Amino acid sequence: MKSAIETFRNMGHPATRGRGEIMRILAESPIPLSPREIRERIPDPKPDASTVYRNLSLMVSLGLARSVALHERSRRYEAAMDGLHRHRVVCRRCGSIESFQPKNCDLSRIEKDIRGTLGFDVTDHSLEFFGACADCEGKQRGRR
Amino acid sequence: MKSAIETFRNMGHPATRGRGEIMRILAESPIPLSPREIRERIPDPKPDASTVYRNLSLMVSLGLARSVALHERSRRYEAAMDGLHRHRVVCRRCGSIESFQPKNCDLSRIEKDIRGTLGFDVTDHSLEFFGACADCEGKQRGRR
DNA sequence: TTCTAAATGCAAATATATTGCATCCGCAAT
DNA sequence: ATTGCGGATGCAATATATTTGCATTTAGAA
Repeated sequence: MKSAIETFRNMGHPATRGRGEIMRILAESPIPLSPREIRERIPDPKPDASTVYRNLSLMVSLGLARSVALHERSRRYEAAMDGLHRHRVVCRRCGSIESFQPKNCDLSRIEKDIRGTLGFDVTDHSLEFFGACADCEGKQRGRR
Repeated sequence: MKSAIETFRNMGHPATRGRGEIMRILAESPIPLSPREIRERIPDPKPDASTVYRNLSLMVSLGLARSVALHERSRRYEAAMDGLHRHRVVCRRCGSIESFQPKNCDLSRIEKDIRGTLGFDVTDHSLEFFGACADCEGKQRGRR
């Protein structure tokens, strides 16, 4: 995706190969990735891990990426495409992750409620679901 | 809270001082705490950090505690009181955390949707809101 | 082509979490 | 109250994740 590189330039940050690769990898992945996974997918010569971390932080602060917390040891990152936002569905059994595009993510009532009750201005939210994926559900049933 | 200790015993796990302290601290805290914060609040002699980690894992698997992911470096934990569940509101500016009891946390439609679309059996979810707290909002306004 | 600010690699530091093992302790049976 | 056993703990070592300082390199403007 070339526009990502443009975005870097427009914001006064040099475009480097590493940055382009990270953007591409995030854009192509259906699930959020950890810094380690991202680096693994960059073809050699790979940038140093610290560079990956630094760029992910930069990308988050530029609004190009978002971090996703799935109760794991490390954070994951996803491309922040426009306003489009997805929720995550995580299988507690096999650890598989799926992304879910809510038909009508109506949390606006709750957000309004929060503003009213706490005077807190909500800018975004993070919603993850946990349970058993179709495969694991199947196994479980079958075993009974 | 004595019942927590009972719960341990009933589930075949010896009640120790450390376990009691962790339960008490989580039950008393209005916000989820990191393992480090929990340990700091245990009066001397403090259990070893590894013991705190081990017990938190145990408590999660026994359903006595839940982990909360707030996009930080470490996970936080909260007491899992009955079915009662709270959402978190985090200020991106000052980092303050508030708990929010949703009036009617109606995610059941979304969960049903997930089952229908992915065949995924949702057992629980995690919902966090981010933005600016009343204090920081005020400062920001004042500055204009 | 030249220059400069910013990015990178590398190594070290720090934070977080996990594990092996010897010892200790809760608790149930005596 | 005493005893015995299995699980819990402390401690040290290790693994993993993330951050930082600094010398060197590079992108992009002049």
